[in-house]
Amino acid sequence: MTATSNKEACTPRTSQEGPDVRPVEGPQADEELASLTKALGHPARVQIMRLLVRREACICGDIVDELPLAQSTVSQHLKVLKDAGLIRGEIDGPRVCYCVEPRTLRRLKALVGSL
Amino acid sequence: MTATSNKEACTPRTSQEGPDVRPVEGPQADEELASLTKALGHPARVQIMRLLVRREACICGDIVDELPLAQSTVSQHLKVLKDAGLIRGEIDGPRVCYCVEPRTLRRLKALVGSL
DNA sequence: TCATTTCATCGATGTTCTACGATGGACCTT
DNA sequence: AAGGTCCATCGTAGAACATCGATGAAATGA
Repeated sequence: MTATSNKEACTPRTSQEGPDVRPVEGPQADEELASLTKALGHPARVQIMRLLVRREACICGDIVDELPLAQSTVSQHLKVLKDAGLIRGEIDGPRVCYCVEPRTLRRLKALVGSL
Repeated sequence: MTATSNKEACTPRTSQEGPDVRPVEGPQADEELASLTKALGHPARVQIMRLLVRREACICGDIVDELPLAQSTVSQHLKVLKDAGLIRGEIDGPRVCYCVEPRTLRRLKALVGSL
């Protein structure tokens, strides 16, 4: 199959976790907010997040095709988002399926909302 | 007076403006989200925003005292936030009063919320 | 087994960011 | 007028980032 998205591969196991009890203010939270916004602070990475959020499913491959950047550059951006915990990548045969990490995204929204 | 905050100098004239009609998705919105998060993507700048939001008023001077950075560096960070439209600075005699730009902050929240 | 596909990583290069001290302008206070 | 305070800007040095092409690893498929 062409497999551009996949609802099975990495359906968010974390989505029905309990509420986040971490404080939304304080030095720790500030660092976290800075780190998350920094990760998101690039047009290509925003675009990637949009792609993943819109589909509400993983995207297996084909992310490169959506962006006007070289494959290695896109891979680099995916790594930044992954290191920030905003997305997750699971190996699916020859491809890698990327999907958002709902928990971290919620955390980002909570932190921004606290401003 | 010592004047660390000032409710009069730049009370947000923009706070009772109408709702933002700009779209929260699309290429334009993506660029905007990237630009705003990039501006916020540094611990010092998050701290500055916290300072301003917490007081719900302007801070005239003294911002430097709150951060472990040189005056010129803090000024640099303030400029980044100002260029992004997240804060506003008004000259108040020898000092400059900084306060958040509620409109832009709301916009940021809306954009992040759309993810 | 061998070629192909998919992606991560490496190395190089140019750009941007972060930080500082020094300087200078604008505005009080005396 | 002189001195002091507050802050922006400049110049600079080092770190980090963004981008690309090339290479390599892992898995599939012929």
